[in-house]
Amino acid sequence: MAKQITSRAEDYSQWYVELVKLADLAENSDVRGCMVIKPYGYAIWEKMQQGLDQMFKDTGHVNAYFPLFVPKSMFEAEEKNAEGFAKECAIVTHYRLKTDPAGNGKLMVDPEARLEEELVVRPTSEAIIWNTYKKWIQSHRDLPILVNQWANVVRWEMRTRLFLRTAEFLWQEGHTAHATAAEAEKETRTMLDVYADFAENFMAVPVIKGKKSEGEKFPGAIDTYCIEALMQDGKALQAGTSHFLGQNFAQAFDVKFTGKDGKLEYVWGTSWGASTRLIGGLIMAHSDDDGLILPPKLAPIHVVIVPIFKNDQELSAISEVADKLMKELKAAGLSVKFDNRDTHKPGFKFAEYELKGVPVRLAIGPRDLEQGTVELARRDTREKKSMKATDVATEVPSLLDDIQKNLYRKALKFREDMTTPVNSWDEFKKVLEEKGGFLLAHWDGTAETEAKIKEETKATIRCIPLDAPVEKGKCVLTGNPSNQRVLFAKAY
RNA sequence: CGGGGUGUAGCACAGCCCGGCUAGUGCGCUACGUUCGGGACGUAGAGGUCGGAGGUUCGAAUCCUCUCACCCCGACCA
Repeated sequence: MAKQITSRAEDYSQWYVELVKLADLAENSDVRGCMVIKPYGYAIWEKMQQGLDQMFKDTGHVNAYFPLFVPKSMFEAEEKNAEGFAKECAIVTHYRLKTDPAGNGKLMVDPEARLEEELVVRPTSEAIIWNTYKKWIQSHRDLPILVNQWANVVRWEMRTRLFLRTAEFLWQEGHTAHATAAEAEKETRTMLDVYADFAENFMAVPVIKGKKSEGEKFPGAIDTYCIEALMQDGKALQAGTSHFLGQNFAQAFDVKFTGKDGKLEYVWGTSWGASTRLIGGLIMAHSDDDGLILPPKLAPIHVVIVPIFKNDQELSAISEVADKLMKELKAAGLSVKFDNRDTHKPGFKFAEYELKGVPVRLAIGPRDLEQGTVELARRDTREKKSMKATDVATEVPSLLDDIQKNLYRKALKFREDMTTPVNSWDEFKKVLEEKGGFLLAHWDGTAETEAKIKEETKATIRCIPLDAPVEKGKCVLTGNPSNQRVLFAKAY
């Protein structure tokens, strides 16, 4: 036993960090606050991109790319948005280095090369995009514009955690423009549904759809919708957001169109995004003390084949069987890896692929050759069974399906167990402290109460659930009347 | 930006308080051999500006000054 991960019970965040590193997903770089996403971690991101991108295309969106830099004057045009991000912007002030005249062989910023106007490194792209949309839109015939971009953004975070919060991260941001408020609102909700669909069907993570409170919403938006997922430590993670921007950005950037009636009106907008943070959520939702557990739909490798052999003769005999299985499984659309390294023992490989969360493992040894069998092991339940080699190609696809469903079921049950309606302030504090998870509580709807709860307990309103039933009640803190329960939790 | 901490081999660390010969340990790495159905073992090896600069001293990883970087805890956040 060489690599042992800190258990979740012992120290959840330590477990997370070690897992990310040991599973080869990412590491801290020598650049402050920035991470290196390693090939295996990036492969998961590519799977996420493929899934989301297809869903965006299916809902009528197209991809484009906008600049990394935003001139300060453009950035500040929408005041609330600019203010909201001001504290965490990286700014380019110079465009040239020169040799240090001190003769130390070093470079220095050339003071002569100061930019006329500073460039903000985008923390999000509304500004440059709405500046561009102004040129694209004159008539209702130019609408809607349904554009998405896959990009990196920079937010100068004080404290960073791999995938969950880094100074630079990868994401997609959709930016749409519409002729009517109703259409933009519909788009906002459509994309929220896309995110929820993705989270549940690809990530196997159940989410709660809701609206953000005034205090938690995106600066510059009229309404912010989100999906909230629950991690195994009982903390919430926002997994995607969709904003109804109203005419805020259209007004700030003077984007108007002529309607069918000939009248000039400001354009209605939305924006929506999901980031590499999803990878963090994926890890924290399913994985265990032995390593990652990946849902088949996002696993870079579906099946790994581990040969058990003493010598070259055995290996080549096993390879024949393995090659045949690989062909069959690949034909079924699966990604398969045959690990025929002779530098590591089977036990080492078993542990390694468990660490990396490969959903299905096939082991083939001399005994299997004699009997025409393979040993099949599934990562999620750790079950092992022997089966006929000829059945593999038909059984594995449905097994993967079952794993995908099982992970979702398990996560859903966990969330249900960890969602607690509370009716008094004492109960609120007690449940939050002792159990954690989601708390459903009445709230009087004021920012003051929200802030006070946050200050006293660290719990925030994750969202006002969309499907919450109307229910008369009293605010858990103030006792003032309330019409529905909202979702509270400590959050990442 | 406050408060704490750490920089010694690819990684994790010991040594520092109380200065002393050639700077260690584990993992990893290289070669060879034996192993191989749950993280193998043996033997032999390679690998270091002790974060950087300056100072004290016969002598500094160790003491002093300065400096840089990173990590953790808080306030802020996808």
